[in-house]
Amino acid sequence: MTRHVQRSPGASLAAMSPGSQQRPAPVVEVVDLLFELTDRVKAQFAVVTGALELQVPQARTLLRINGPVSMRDLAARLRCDASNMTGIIDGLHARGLVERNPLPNDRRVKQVVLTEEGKRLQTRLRQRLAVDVPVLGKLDDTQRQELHAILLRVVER
Amino acid sequence: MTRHVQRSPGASLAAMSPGSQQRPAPVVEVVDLLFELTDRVKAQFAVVTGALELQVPQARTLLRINGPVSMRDLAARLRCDASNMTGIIDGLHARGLVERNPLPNDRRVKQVVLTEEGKRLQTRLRQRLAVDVPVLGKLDDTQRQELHAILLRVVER
DNA sequence: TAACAATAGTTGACCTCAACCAGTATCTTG
DNA sequence: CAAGATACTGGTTGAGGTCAACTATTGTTA
Repeated sequence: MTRHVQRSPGASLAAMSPGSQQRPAPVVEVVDLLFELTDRVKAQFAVVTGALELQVPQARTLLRINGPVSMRDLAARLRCDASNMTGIIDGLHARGLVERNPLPNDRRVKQVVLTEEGKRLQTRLRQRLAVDVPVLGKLDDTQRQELHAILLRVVER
Repeated sequence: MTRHVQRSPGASLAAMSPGSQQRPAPVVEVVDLLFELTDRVKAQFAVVTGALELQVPQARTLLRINGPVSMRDLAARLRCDASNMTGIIDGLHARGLVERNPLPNDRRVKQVVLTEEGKRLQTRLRQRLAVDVPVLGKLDDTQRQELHAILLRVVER
């Protein structure tokens, strides 16, 4: 695209429908801003993970592992195809961040757990995200809480 | 249940770092929710445009055309490479939604304008988005204004 | 004015990413 | 044993985006 930014559907739709003289009806504009924000967050997310020498999918995965998880459950959490999980975990494993322990009861499943190194990196990653991602940087605690509440309401989960 | 949704970096990072007993510090969770929401909006956006037999990039483009715009400016608005514009506009043109008028002063540039049909479809698209996209459906006016304000603050433009 | 540089649009080749699908080996369960 | 689930492999596909040329036109400048 323009040569420097990746996009999502609906950025900058702020302009109004041709005839209407009513107020800016943020209907479409909210969607617009949302995508704008998401793009920036994504970009910054990539910068942060890159600085820790993690690929984006690896970082996403790392952030989801807390207790032992099967590959399948991990894939479900990340909403990606299970077949993609293997490669991601391979990468994390190669860096000594996770281990694959076969579950004793059911030796088909391999439980993924963080190593100590993995835990350390997960914590660093969280810290860097908190500092470097614009969602938080530009909002004070109150505003962030507000945004959080609204998002929760919209996403409802 | 892995195989039907497209993802973005960082969904559902809600869990806390292992050791910490402090409060849920929504730091990462906000990012998480944001991506979750964006994914849903994108998905619904695609559904709506599909119902109007528009491809997503076509719909995005349609929403940006209000006055006459050069291909280049359009590409800039959409933050995509100018080379992608051609095909998108081709599609819209084939459906009689836009026209390419060469600018008299500078015959290199082609000005894209909506036809009457194009204006009608743009309006319908806006309406459908307003109704069917979850950002608005689950929030009342006040809440939407709140979200709008916060997004504006974060995105700052 | 003739040569040169720059710009708008277009085309087409290429790359990446992730979903999708099928097949295999291993294991559990009825 | 048959059926089904887990993990892994590998191939295909499609959507996006990047990039390099090429044409036509305009602007600059020696």
